[in-house]
Amino acid sequence: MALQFYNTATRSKEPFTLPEGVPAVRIYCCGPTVYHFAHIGNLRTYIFEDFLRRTLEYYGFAVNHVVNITDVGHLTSDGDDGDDKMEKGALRTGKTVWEVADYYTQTFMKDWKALNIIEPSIWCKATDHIQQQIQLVKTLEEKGYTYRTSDGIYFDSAKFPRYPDFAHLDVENLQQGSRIEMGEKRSATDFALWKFSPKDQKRAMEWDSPWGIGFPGWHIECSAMAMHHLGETLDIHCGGSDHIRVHHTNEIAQSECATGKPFARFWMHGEFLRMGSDKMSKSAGEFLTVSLLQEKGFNPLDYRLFALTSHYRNYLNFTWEALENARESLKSLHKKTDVLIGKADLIQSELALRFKNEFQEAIGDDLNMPKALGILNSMLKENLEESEKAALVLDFDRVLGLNLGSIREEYAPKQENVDVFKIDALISLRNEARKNKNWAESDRIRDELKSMNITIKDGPNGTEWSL
RNA sequence: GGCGACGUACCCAAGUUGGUAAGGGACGGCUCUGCAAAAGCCUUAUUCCUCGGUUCGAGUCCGAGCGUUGCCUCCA
Repeated sequence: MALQFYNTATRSKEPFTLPEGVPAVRIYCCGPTVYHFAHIGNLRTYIFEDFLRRTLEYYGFAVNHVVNITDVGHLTSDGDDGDDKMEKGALRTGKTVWEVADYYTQTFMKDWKALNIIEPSIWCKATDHIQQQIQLVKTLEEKGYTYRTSDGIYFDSAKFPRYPDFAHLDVENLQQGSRIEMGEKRSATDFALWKFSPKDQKRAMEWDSPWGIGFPGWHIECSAMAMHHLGETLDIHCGGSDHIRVHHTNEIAQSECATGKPFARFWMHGEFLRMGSDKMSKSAGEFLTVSLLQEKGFNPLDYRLFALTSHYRNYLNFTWEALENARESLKSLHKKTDVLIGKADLIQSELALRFKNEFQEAIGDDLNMPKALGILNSMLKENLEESEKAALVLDFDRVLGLNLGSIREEYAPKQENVDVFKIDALISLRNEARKNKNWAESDRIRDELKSMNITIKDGPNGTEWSL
């Protein structure tokens, strides 16, 4: 029952343990840049990190989980010609950059809640840690890892020979095919630690520093905040797979040069959600958000279950059909578990303990959630005492986070102009016809309701309708 | 150009050190119902992109090919 995770640093699965004397797992997860809504692809990564956290807790570890909110507008390129994402967001919405950051931070946290992602121990904002970032750059400068150009202070990657190792970079060929603008950089892999504000204009966000007025570079915030809140070495550092080559490589370089210690023991990366050929993903402003799914009648947890059906290191293809699958799947899961609510008791039979054990092994094997789901389903089919089933459902749901311990919340598609009065009238007309065995009339009324998108079902307690 | 990932039934997807294809959804069938819907039950791949090789035995290892796709620029 050894807990093991795939470590990007070694490209292999390794047993996870905590070093002597460390009371809680120190996890840092790269969070969002709050200049726009998070789309469900972004959210997939946070769901993966949530499984990770819950799995660690299931295994009895205390967890110190830090997630950053990037509210500094970094430029979109290394030169001076890129746009600032935050300022772009401000322009788009007609708000100040601070309002933009605040607004999208709030909606982001709402999404977390809707997806039943456990809040991190600490949310940290980049703008609240400018001094720590400046301090880190100063340390790097003192140790001789930096150089100055006309537009900023840069990290000299040539001084860190291990630079290419983490991402298996082929630095020679990187330059050949890159689209990186060199500017005054000495090497394509050098990166800005501190950027100067343009002399002729005032930026919406800028700070004083030993090098003049400006703003922090792209990567420094994560190193500064992670070390500020968790210490110089982390146990696990997570992010999306796109971070491996640039962001995390640079974080390692600057952090390890500053401290002389390993920055993180484990690196874990979530793979992307794909949108297939669906156009809506790419076209600006049309990407899929949690609230859009809700408008279409999905419970956010339907999406959580969808994310649960594939392994975090594999691509997941998003299609509406697949989401509907997940919704049906969650519904039928609830059918089986809702009747168990309140019946939980001890897990003690040999069979029940075996299920618990299998479940624990699945999640502990690099978060094999699809397998864990399969175990839940098999368990529900098995001939077990209801009290044990109920207990196992609650136990598993500590990790799955599907709220199987409470009744499912339905999300009806948004539909204006539903005339409840008329529907009720039609239904009683139909029931009158049925009483008289006038089947033709009752079927006609049902068709009429159907044309209004109303589905009815005749149950023992009368007729129910739904959209 | 460099570095990767993936290709398992209609759809999503698991498959640990090679041993004879989890699970979910849809479909279909049955039960129930005036008929539907709902509910319950059952069923669904001699086969894992192709071709070779290793092996008593390969989805699982090796080689080649085909296809899809990501990163290398802010990006989860």
